[in-house]
Amino acid sequence: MSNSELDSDGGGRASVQSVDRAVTILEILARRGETGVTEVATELGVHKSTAFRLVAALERRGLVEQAGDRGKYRLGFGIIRLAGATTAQLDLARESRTVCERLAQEIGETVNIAILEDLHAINISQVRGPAAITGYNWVGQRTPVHATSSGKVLIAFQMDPTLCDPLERYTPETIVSAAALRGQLDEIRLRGYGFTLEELEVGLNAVAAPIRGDGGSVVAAVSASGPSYRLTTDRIPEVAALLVSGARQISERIGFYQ
Amino acid sequence: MSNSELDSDGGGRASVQSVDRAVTILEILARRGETGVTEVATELGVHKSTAFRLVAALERRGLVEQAGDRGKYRLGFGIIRLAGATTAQLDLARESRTVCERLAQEIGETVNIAILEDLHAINISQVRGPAAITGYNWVGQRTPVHATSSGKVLIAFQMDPTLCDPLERYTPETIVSAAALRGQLDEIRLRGYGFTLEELEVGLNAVAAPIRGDGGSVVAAVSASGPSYRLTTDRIPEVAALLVSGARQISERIGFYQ
DNA sequence: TCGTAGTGTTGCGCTATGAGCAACAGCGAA
DNA sequence: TTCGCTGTTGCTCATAGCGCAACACTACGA
Repeated sequence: MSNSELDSDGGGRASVQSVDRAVTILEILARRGETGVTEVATELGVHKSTAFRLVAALERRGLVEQAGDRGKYRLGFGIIRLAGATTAQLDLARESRTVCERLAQEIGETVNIAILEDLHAINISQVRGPAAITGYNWVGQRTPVHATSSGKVLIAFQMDPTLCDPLERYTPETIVSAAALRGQLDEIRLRGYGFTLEELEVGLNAVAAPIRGDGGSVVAAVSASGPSYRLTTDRIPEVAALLVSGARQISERIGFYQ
Repeated sequence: MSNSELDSDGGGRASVQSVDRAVTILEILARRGETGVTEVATELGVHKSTAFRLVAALERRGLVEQAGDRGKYRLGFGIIRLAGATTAQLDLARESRTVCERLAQEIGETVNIAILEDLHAINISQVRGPAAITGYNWVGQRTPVHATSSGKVLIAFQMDPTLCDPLERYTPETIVSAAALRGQLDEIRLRGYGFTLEELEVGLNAVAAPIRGDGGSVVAAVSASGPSYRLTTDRIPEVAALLVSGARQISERIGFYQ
C-alpha cells in the first residue's frame, strides 16, 4: 500500500496521514515479523528518516519494540496489552450480562459493572431497571471512588489506596473525610458489600458487591442504583444479598474458584 | 496524560504528535470502554474536532469502531487482529525453535520457518547451521515464492494461486514458466516436500516441507538451505525426510492432529 | 409537541508539525 | 583497513494537522 492509495479516501484530507502511516507500520510488522527501518520505509513509500521517526514514536509507546540494541523492529507488548484490555472487558461484560439482567429484574433497579482506573470507577456495562426513571447511560463514565458504591468497593480491596483529604463534596451527604472513608472501607471488607446514600447525587442510592478474578483479587464491582425513595435504607441488606450472590456467579464465570 | 506530558520527552520535537495522540486515544478506549468524542478530547486535552479526526483515522483502519450509528467509540477488532498476528507468529516461532535447532544439527545447514504473504515467503525464524559460511539473517526477508523451496511449498497448498507468466528470473536455473512451476507444485503435493537448485542464487540449494495448522491447512514451511556443493542433489531425499518429520512435529505442537 | 442543550461532524484558514535531504555513527563483511 | 549499508540526527520548508466557527442531529425536559 502506497501513500497514493491512502490519499484516495474521497478527495481532500480525509484522514490523518501520520496516523495512517503509523497503523500501516503496525500492519507491516504484524505481517513480516522482525523488520528493519529501511524495509518499512520501502514498503510504506516514504523516506527512511520518516519511517524511523514513526517507528520510534510507536516504540516510545510500547506498540513496537526493537529486537536487540540496534536493528530490526517488531510489534511490542503494548499491542497485546491493548488487545487484552479489549478482550478482558468484553469477557467480563459478556459473562456478566445475563446475571445483570436477572439482578435488574429482581431488584427492580439499574445494574452496572465498573472497574477501577486511577481512583475512578469506570462503568463498562449497564442493564436498565424496569422502573428506571432516567435513561442515563453510565457506560464509559468515570465516577469518583469515594462517592459511589462501586468505587468504595473497588478501593476497599486495593492495597493502601492514596486518598485526598478532604475529598471532593458532591452533596451534603458526601463523605469528605479520608478517615471516615477508611472506616467505611473497613466495614465493606467485613460485610462483603458497600453502599452510598445520596452521596453522589441528591436522591440517589446505590449498593455494590466485589467481583473477583482468577487470583482472587477484586477486578470489578457490580452495583444497583435507584432513587432513595425506592432503594431505601431498609432494603439495603436484601439488595446486597442479591448482588453478592450475583457477583459470586460472575466471578466463577470469569475464572474465580474459592 | 496531557499533551504537556507527551511533550516532556527531552526537548524539541522528540516524537510524532499525531501518532502519540492516536496511541493515547487507544489507551483511553482500552481503559474506559465505550467513550464519546468529547470525553476523549477532554482527556487528551485537544479540541473535539481534533479528537474526532484522530478517532476517525483509527476507525478507518479498524483499530477503533463505533458503538451504533452515532455515538460512543470503542477499540475495534483491528487491535485483536494485530495482537493475534503477534502471538501467532510468536507461538509458531517458539514451538518450532527446538525442532529447528535439532534439524540444523542433523542436516548441518541453516534452517528457516517461513509464512506466505502476497505471493512472497516471509521468514519468521532462523537457526544457523554449524557449517554456515554466511551469517546472513533471513528473518523478516521476503523471498519470491517461485524461486525458493519454502515459497514453492507454501503456494503448492494454496487454492489456485495467481502466477505471473513469465516469472522473474534470478539465475539461469530460475523457473520462469508458470506451466513448469505448476508442474512442480503438483509434484510437491504428491511428494510432500519441495526443493530449489540454484534458482534464487547461484550455488544455493534448499529443501522445504509444509507445516499444518489445526484445520489441516498449510500455514508455514520449514526449510534447510546451503551451498550446492554440500546440499547436493543426491542428499535431497534424506534432508527432505528429516524436514517432513520435523514439520510434522511442529504441526502437532501448534495444534494439527491427523 | 417544541425548544434547548449537548454531541458528533464538517469547512476553512493558519501555523506548527512532519517530512525529506544531507550527513553522521556504527556495524559487519570482504 | 576499507567499503557498503543501515539506523539515526540536525535542519529547513511546505503542507498536513489543528482549532475555530458553524451545522446537523438526537435526546430530554417543559
